[in-house]
Amino acid sequence: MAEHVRTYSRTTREALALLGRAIRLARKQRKMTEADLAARVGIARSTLQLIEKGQPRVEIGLAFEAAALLGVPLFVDEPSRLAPEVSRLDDKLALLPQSIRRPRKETRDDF
Amino acid sequence: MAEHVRTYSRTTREALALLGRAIRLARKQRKMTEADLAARVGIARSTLQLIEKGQPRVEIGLAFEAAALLGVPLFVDEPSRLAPEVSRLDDKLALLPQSIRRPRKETRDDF
DNA sequence: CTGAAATGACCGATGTAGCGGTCTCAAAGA
DNA sequence: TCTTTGAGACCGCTACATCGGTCATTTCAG
Repeated sequence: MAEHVRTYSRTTREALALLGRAIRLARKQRKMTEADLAARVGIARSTLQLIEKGQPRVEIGLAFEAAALLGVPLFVDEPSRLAPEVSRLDDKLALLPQSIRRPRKETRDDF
Repeated sequence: MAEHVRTYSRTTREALALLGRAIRLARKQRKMTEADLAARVGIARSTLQLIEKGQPRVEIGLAFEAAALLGVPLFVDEPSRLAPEVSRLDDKLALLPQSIRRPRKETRDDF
């Protein structure tokens, strides 16, 4: 019952690699060892190694936490811009129907 | 031995919220239901719900995969810019020492 | 209006990620 | 040089995330 041979798109793999590299770079620029950073984030050193390697199966919260602690930008240049951006998306979401209706499932196969 | 009451920084929480909202918005703009997108990504609907809610403990690979499938930008405007950016960081990393040496652990507490 | 469908919430089983440990190797500092 | 220590790799245990259901509620299309 293994069957966890999940595949990831190229974009996902590269985005993960980028995040991992950014974390490693920021860590070294701040002269922190793996053990240092791991302790700061509150995770095991082995887990940090997986994050820096860009492994897909780490918890997103742990990876983001490491990035945030080092000042690696997450989606926006400045953390202070995150909240407004969330609000902006909420506004756009409010304009859309809350539940999406498939227009007609047999739009094409009803002949 | 539970004690997994992990805390996350404000930045992490907001970044997760932003990613989740962006995914939900993109999904609705493309008129896809939760079940649709989950099937496409190859995950359970319940997992997608956690991702859209911005839960910290989901696998980063699954969240990125959903975003990538919808065209939600991950760190760069265009997916094609990911690889060059990774290379750029690799170059910068090559200039730094491979192992970071704490200069002197008691830089501050040696008096 | 009305009912089919989408969403939100919840749950038990099970595969697995994180932990923390060890060992080896490399490299940086004295 | 030599030796300390950061980093890479691996491993077993355990808590927990994912899965895939169910049920209730909301909501849009006809």
